[in-house]
Amino acid sequence: MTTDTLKQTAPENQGTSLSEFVLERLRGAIRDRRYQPGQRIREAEVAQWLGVSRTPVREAFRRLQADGLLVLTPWRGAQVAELGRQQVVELYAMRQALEGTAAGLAAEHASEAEVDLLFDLIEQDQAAQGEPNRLAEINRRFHEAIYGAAHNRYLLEALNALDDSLALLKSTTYEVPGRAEAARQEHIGIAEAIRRRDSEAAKQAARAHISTAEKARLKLLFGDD
Amino acid sequence: MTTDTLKQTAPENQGTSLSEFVLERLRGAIRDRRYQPGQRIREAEVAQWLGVSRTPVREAFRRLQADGLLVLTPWRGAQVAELGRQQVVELYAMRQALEGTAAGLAAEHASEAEVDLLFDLIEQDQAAQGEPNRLAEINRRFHEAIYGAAHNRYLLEALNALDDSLALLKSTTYEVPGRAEAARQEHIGIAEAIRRRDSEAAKQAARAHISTAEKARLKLLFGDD
DNA sequence: TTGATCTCTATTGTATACAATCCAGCATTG
DNA sequence: CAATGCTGGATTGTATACAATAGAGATCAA
Repeated sequence: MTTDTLKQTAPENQGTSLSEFVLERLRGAIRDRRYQPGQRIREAEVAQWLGVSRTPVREAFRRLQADGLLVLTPWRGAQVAELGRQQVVELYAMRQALEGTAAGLAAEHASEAEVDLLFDLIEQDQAAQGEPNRLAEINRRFHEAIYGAAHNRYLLEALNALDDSLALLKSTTYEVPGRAEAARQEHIGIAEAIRRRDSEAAKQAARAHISTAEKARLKLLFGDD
Repeated sequence: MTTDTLKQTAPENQGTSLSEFVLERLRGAIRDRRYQPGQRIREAEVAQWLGVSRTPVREAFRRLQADGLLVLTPWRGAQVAELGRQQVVELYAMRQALEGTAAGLAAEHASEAEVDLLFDLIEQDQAAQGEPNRLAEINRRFHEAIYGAAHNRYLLEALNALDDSLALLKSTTYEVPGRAEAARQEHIGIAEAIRRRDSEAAKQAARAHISTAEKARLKLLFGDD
């Protein structure tokens, strides 16, 4: 947990450009909320931070804008996107469709190894009870395993972008009592449908899973009943 | 059909920045295939073309890369993305999911005016028989009308990006004999399901529509049977 | 005091200068 | 003649200089 308040790890030019370096750093910073939603980000500040000029910073800003993580206003610069209630609802509707599709495709296309990975992760999840951060991490990897097993690069990209956007929301739904256990059961349902190669069941299970996650999230954020 | 080989319409700074201007121009040029898939695009060339410096051009490149229209290779620059067979298949799988979702949501959320617009477009389509370009344009507007009626900004963005990617493919499926008439019938089925507020039927009709479009496309591109 | 207008500074948008890298073509060599 | 290595020009990556704009605070009138 380096607070990296000072000098930054050198760009270590490994075939990639500074723009990419800045991009990944910023994405990470937004993802773990070191830059918070609504916060303004100044180009010069980031440039000094990472020891580069403004040019690669600006290019990274453009990509993050395209991903919906930054809002760029002409002459006023960048701020981290904020999600209102309506946007959260729309985001989850989208996610329900995409996760359902991914699970369905995974049931059709997953390799043996990919199915095994899903069950591995469920076991790891079991073993991490009571550790919200670890649970969240394992959950992320479970979902990414499904994305990969779908074998569709556009779907994969879209889902990753969606997950980044969801990182803009405060906290994790695992803070809701009992949510961790319920989520595990839902994961098992999805994984088993995929192992059975039952595409329709996998899709429905995934959609239901996202739907309950959405309810937990809305309750957490806006106190819905 | 201005060949605009010479000076470009001035940036006419209307509250927007040059980057945006360049972005839209490039997107348009790729969309109507003035830049063809695989073709390399040099920064200086575009800069001179539009009468700006390389800086806004580079920023536009980054956004187009994020949208999947350009491939940027470090130190080698930009080229228009090319889609192989596998990518076309994945693109259509994605589109089937998203169009299905959009039609389903439209059945739930469309206003009266939005439903009317769908039927208007079907009539215009009827009137444009035998004009492939006009048919393609009306087809595009029909689909965009559904995207809008779904009232989900993320879905809208994703579908527009997808359509841009499909513009990378040569020609239109309306060149397949009988495809125009079949497509119109399918459109009618979708629109009626939306008017009935039958979400599930709208979704299935839209998915089937994309599926037949995919078959026509694959036949056109690769001679599939 | 309050409200409006003005000015000045911080910040972004754009252009350009410079460095790093790639690649086509040539020379060299076996 | 083929293969390999070098070299110069073209092109991209990065830094910096300069222009344009917005917004905060000062100034002033009522």
